Amino acid sequence: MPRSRTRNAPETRAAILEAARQRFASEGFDASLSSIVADAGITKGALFHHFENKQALYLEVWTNLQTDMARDTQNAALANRSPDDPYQAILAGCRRYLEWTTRPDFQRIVLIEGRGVLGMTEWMSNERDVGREVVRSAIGYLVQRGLIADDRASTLSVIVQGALHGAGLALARNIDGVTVDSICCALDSMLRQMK
Amino acid sequence: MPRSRTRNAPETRAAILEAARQRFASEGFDASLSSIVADAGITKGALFHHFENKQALYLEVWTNLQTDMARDTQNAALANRSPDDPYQAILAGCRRYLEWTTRPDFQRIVLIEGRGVLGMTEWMSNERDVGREVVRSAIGYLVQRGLIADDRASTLSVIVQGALHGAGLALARNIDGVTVDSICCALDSMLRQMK
DNA sequence: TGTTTTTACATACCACTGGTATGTTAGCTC
DNA sequence: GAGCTAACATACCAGTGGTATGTAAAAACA
Repeated sequence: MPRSRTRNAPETRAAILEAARQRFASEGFDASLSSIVADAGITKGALFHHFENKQALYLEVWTNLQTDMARDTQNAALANRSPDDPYQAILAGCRRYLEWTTRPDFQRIVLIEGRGVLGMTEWMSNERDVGREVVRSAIGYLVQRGLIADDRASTLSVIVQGALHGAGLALARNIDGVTVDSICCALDSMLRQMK
Repeated sequence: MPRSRTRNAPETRAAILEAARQRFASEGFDASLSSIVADAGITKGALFHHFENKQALYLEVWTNLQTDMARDTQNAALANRSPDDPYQAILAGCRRYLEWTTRPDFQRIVLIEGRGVLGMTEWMSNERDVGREVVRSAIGYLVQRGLIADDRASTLSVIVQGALHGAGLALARNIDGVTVDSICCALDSMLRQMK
């Protein structure tokens, strides 16, 4: 009985986003809008009033997860700054990121499906890749300290981001011999060697 | 006029796969089966006779691309073996892989969408990740030479694969400062430092 | 305060999709 | 040449994302 809900746009929006996140996490993008609006206790009219289409809804769920992860990761890094070891903060951020990769919703929506759902054009044109920005700023921090050459920052960023991504997926898959510690250990020596 | 085509199962199958690869490459998984069967000059009856469902068709297209890439990459590595530098073969393979990432069909089907389309369960349970096997065997080659510790091989493999993946995507996106040479240069020092 | 406009939904409906059930015919077997 | 099966074609269906329209409440305005 959707009409029993008092009219409250932000609340409705939040309910839709929450229901969508759960459905997308468990069933992927194939989750039907009917099931989402049912979970949220509203109708398709409300959904299409707040979101242009299914992809726009997915985009917002995806963006929220990315943003939350980025903020949390950056906080972890900032909280672990050490005056005599600039790498320590970054490694703390990496570890925190790996914790995020254990979340089922983050796994499926961000690591697995997001890229494909978002579509080529949007994904390639827009700079929505929050994860890359975080890594890039971390590398920038090392450049600032004179530990990495400025003109190599971009290349090293995409490599580090890719490595973290792959490591997260491997953790999700429980691949033999791959643990949070073994990854952090490898990243440690990898980062310290970069110039 | 589909009936004009002489009955030939393997040929029909190949025609479907080819049409599917092109459609999936340009429109993604959303490409309709109607358009695919039209391109292939047959009907949906034939398609569902040869493939269980749309995902199975996509899986085969995806697998073929992965297999072709793996074979080509490994050949490039084997052709560049050097008795006094074991890294040279691997780096040649990396460079060849990066060439594959410039192919639009490989980009979209393997790098962007494949993971999401294939679905969590199939992707996590099955060892269909051909790319990882290739990287793993390359790392195994270094282990054999005593250049990398055996118990670190798995972790380093997923990191290297992730790095290559991220690098390929960055190339596809034309990110400033990222070139094939800059990546190979970074991978060179990265691999040589691994122990 | 009364009127108008806009916001925030609900309802009814549609084109199209993947998938299925059911033909139909060519080729092989014996 | 009868029977069987592989290799398709055809007709159809439930469900989907999306749209057009209706409607009531709140906000803006007079």
